[in-house]
Amino acid sequence: MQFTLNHKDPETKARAGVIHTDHGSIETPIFMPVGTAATVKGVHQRELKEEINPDIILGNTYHLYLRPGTEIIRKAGGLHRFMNWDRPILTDSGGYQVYSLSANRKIKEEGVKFKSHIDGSYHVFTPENVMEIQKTIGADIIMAFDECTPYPCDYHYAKRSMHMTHRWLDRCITHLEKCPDLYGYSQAFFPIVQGSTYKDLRLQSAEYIANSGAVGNAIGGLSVGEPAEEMYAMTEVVCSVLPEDKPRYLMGVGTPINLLENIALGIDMFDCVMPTRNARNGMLFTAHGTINIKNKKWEDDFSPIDPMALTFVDTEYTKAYLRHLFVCNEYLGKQIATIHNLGFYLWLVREARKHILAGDFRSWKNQMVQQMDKRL
RNA sequence: GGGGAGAUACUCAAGCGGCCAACGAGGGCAGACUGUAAAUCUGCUGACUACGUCUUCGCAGGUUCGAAUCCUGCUCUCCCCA
Repeated sequence: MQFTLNHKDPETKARAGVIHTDHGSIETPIFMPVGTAATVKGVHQRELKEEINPDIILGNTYHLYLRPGTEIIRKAGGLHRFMNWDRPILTDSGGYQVYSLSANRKIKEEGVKFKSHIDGSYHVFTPENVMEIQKTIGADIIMAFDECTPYPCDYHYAKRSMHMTHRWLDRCITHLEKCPDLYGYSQAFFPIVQGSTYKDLRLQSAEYIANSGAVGNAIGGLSVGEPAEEMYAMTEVVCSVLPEDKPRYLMGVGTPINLLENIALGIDMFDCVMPTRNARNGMLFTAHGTINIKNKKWEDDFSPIDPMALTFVDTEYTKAYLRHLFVCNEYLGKQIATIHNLGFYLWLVREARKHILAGDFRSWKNQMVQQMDKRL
């Protein structure tokens, strides 16, 4: 993997670049749709490639390890072949599940013991086996095994956890030397900055991560319930330390406004379930704010879903029709909303890139933030 | 014609003397969702001049301090027999 920085915005810390991988290049800033279980929920590959057209998508180690299991993915020839996606894939390590499955896991220095949410069976994730699992899954970018701390998180816990994440990082790196790329293309590794909402910890963690010499770096442990201002403050601190010539990935973020604000702080990569999950729950993102398509006010609104026509669904269907599909709980409604939202998110980051390259990113961003901060 | 069962809020459906404006489910309305245990979850859903008041449980009477719940009559629905 290689990163080329094309342009730095003189007014903000925004950057435009290109990440080169063996499965193709990724123009940054980028939003990566989440495809946890080897599928971007509700979206066919044809629509994903031709309409939404992201340069890269995500998969999840924990979920794929449980089902279908690494052996099946290995037999398929890796995740790309298994799901028929020939562009880059990034897998999350299961670090987020350490946080989200808190009721079903136990953290120790050695690793994390999980109770499967599917059949109650016990599984242990260690920095070492998570590297092996991710190598077998076959993503182009694999993530360090970390602990994503909750919010709020007391200082001492955050500090202890951060140090453990650092030790886990060392173990990941050491073990990776024994894990060859399995499928003939290279698999890059990103470490993750932790430190909760404490500036000194974030600074310390960012330095540790920067010193690991990885080809790209991630920021974790944010967007877990803290106010947006705190998130931005942490991003700013961390970006001041992380190397400029490496891509920066802010994990799990976020709302369209979060994306723009963090791009302005120097983030290059994002992922979030929000456009997909919220789509299935009836929330549409637009350049003028969010829409709850289930609301009665759309009952007889026969205007197109989105006049911006970023994907075919935007003009193919009306708001009243989409509302009808949601009210009837028809599958198609969720699919349409998902395509729309992902189309919008990808448009947003491409547009951001365009404006960074054109030199008017800051004013464009400020205007977008203002007009998106609304409920329609 | 004879016998039996039943009528409860938008729908289905509990309740069978006071704790009932009335369980529950659906529907409706609104909200949440940030490295996906999420096609999930939460709240409200008789009417108001709303921390209180008023009108409801087929209709009309009655018993009782008090009835959706007991009694009488009526109307309607369903089932069985002729």
